[in-house]
Amino acid sequence: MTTMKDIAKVLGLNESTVSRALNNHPYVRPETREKVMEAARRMNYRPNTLARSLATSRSYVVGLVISNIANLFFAEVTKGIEEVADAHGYSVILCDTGRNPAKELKYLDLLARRQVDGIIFMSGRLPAHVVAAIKQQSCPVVTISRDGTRHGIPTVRINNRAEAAKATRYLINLGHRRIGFISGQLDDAESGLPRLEGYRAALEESGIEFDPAIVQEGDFRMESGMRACARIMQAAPRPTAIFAANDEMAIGAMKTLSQLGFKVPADVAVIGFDDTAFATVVTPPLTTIAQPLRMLGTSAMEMLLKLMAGQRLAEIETVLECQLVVRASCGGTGL
Amino acid sequence: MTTMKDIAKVLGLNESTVSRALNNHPYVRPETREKVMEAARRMNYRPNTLARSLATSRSYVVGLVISNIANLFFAEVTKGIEEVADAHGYSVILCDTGRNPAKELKYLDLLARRQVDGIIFMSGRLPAHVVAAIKQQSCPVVTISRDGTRHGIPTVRINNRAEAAKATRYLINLGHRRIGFISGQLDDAESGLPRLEGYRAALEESGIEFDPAIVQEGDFRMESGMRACARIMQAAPRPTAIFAANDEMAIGAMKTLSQLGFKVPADVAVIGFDDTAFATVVTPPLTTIAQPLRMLGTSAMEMLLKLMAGQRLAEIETVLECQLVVRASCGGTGL
DNA sequence: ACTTAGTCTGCAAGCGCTTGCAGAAAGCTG
DNA sequence: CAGCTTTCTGCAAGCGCTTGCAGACTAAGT
Repeated sequence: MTTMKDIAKVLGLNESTVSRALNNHPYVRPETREKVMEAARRMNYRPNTLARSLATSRSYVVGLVISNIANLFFAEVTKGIEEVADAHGYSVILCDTGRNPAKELKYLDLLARRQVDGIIFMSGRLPAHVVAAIKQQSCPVVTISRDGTRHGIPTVRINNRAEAAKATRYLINLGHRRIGFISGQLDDAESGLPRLEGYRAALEESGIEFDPAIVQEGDFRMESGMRACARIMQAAPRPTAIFAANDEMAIGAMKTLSQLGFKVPADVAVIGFDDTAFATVVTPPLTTIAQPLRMLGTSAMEMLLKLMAGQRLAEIETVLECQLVVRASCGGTGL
Repeated sequence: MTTMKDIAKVLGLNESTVSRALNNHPYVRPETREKVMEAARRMNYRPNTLARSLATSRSYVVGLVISNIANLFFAEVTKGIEEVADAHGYSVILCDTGRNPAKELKYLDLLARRQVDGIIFMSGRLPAHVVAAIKQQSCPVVTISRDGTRHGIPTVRINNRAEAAKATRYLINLGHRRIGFISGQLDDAESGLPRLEGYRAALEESGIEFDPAIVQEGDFRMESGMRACARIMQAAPRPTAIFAANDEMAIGAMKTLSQLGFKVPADVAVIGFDDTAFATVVTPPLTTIAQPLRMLGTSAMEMLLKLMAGQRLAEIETVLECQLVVRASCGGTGL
């Protein structure tokens, strides 16, 4: 590998001049700069980022701590992050925790050792010890869809409560009065619980009474949606619509409905939440609340860029709006 | 940040002794080692990986160059890679090219500057200039599902031809004689073309004549599967089964079939290829050739580990076996 | 002609760590 | 106890780059 020293030696210059030439320092004579550039090209010079980082204390690397890259939801967000990171000269180190809290801590430590300039955290809850680990990082950290804000950690998220209400209201406006709900884990204060609250709030708004018999807890996975739906359909009177707290459970519900001989949307309307790629693949295509997945990533990375540049954030939290995407699973197009 | 020098100063030792103590060098007195460890803990010492890498010329970072992380296929492979990388102390830098050839080259260069110890390349074709860029890397490179082998680049892949034949044979054994095929891009010599060849080979084996009217080219995306299927179903006699070169196109085909009023599998059996998460989500669940996605990743990473350790590979290429996963889209369970 | 400001380059130290070499101390052997 | 090996620690150089400082030289202002 050729180094700056090599170039300097060949040209009879000092290493520091070479450095300045290569880095567009103003005070370097145009012809020496050109000579240096030319030599660099000719000698196939590639700057050693490690050395540079060591000298400047800027690595231009960010860490991404994520639950599961094989999950469409996270993969999509990751795409957004990588995109703007790259556009600004940053590389991203991928840390997949598999929801293992021990790994979350381990990765946080690892990233610190690797001298990353910033971290995006999107894995698991934020128990005290994780918050502590985040706080003691010497680089900025932003969380996505986590309750970071209450701990003073910059966050980008959606308003789960409001968006769930939006979905419910859509069904109500379609004429449904008996609406089942399949929730996520209710001990999940970030997306599980608030979506249920939004559902309840929308019902209340319209004077529809809440019936626990047609709300069932799931775990955001398809199978749990199937089971929950089966329980819900035993209630009398049966619901004419089902709102699932994410697409996978909605799809599970559709499967169960079809097994039970119900047609979607003719007999039962189904609406989901997230708008991952699954929503378009299933038949009928799923009407759903579209989280701006990609934008969750880009916004978080942009936030991080500001922080890494030493700027203060105008708002510690960015709340993104979701879009109701009407496909076929609820029939009519609504209002 | 506390450094080794700090620890050394506090304990009245030399930096080098601290280094050796921390790195389990044999020649260091147990009590000094213990003192160092204790001080490191107390002072909250975190080794600076960058500095270490600079001194040792080992970064313990690998680069992953990939087409699109938001694609389930790649995401799943990535998961496998990250898993074994982490287990061996390596971090992975994610490089999403979006199939942009310019970005492929850019990332290859970037990774070299970042002094990665190895690269896994899984993006686009391998035209001469990319091969050249790979060859001139000073670290080992392995490709996944690319025709790297012919250029002497270590590769892990599946036997697309044989696996496609397996799928076709399955349909034949189910009694189908009129089998449509939706191919990938035929200029894709790695997975597009060979799957068609496998299809043809299996037909020939059974003395079924190849009918171009019922094989249509797609581009591996759902919409292309829909269009291709529509064309295929115009042929007379109509096929009783369709083999699509990947799951997404198979699902597209199922959509079209259902629009045309055909039942799957009663009227037309459908089989896919890949076994991404889509296959289980769709109704009926898709029978498909399951690529060992995760293992493609783990094998590639293991291969890379060997190379990075300076070992020679017994085989420059690893060919993984696929599994036929029988679900409902072809009806019967076969033989 | 003389200061002053501005442009260009080199020197040297430093980023935080590793490692070969050498010397000191301790443990063996005969 | 001389001589040898083994264990332990320090010294110093080095990984490849950046950057403050100072000196040299040029251009300009009075």
